[in-house]
Amino acid sequence: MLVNELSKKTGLSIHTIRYYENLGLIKGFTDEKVKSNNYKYYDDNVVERLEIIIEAREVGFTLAEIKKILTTWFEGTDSKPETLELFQAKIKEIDDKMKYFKQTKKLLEKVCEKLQSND
Amino acid sequence: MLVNELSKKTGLSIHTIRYYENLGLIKGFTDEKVKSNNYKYYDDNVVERLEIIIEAREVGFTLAEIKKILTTWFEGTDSKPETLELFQAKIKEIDDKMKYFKQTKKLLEKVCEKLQSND
DNA sequence: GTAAAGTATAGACTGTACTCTATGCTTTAC
DNA sequence: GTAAAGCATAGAGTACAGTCTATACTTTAC
Repeated sequence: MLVNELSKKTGLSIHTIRYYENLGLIKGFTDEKVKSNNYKYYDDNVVERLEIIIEAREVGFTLAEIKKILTTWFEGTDSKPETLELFQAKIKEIDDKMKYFKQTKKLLEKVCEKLQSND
Repeated sequence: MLVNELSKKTGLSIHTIRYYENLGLIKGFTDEKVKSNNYKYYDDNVVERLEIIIEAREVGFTLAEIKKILTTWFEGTDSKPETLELFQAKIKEIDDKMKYFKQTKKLLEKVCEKLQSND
């Protein structure tokens, strides 16, 4: 598929997709047989990668961190012990954040109650 | 307490504290009796506010959103129905994010397994 | 065969949240 | 009483993650 279709499938803007491609988070390929243009084609694995990026982004990972995760997961390289440590630290970070989430949710619920009782 | 002590108690830098004060997230008061300087004093409720800010920030709320939460919670003003709706939407957002967190955690755990089995 | 829509690249611009620097005054320690 | 440390304000600088604009070429639709 071309960038337009990829954009529609993932909900990301074409600009953002190109930005991610420039950062090396995804990669399209140009059809060697077509020489009149250099349009890039993307397959379904790119959709999958972008969905993972969206998830991880929501969780607060930086794009640099996400790149590392994708590289390890899909390319299987980068298997140094530091990478393992990085990811284990990230799992701990997620657990910590979950705690914050529960606290903030509680606070927000209290704020809502307060707002409703004041009416 | 002065800004230095506040910084130590919360772990935020003095710069960040002043930045938050400029945005109106917290407020110190100057001692009317002391006229030689305009040093700002902060009481324990400021520590509490900053701890809430840190929590909410971790959860991904913008400082503008956090300001709204604090205003509603502490000053009790701003009790329009839109505010209630905003917070209810935010609670839903947190629930959604929790889902992403669980998925990303699973992915990271798989990545870690992969890394360990490859050794 | 021409206008509209799509694609690519490069670079400028924006918003958020800091973070740092410069300047100047005040307090504290020796 | 002087040097070092602390405080305040203003404004510049940085990092991240987009987002937009300009330019130019290509494809598609009529």
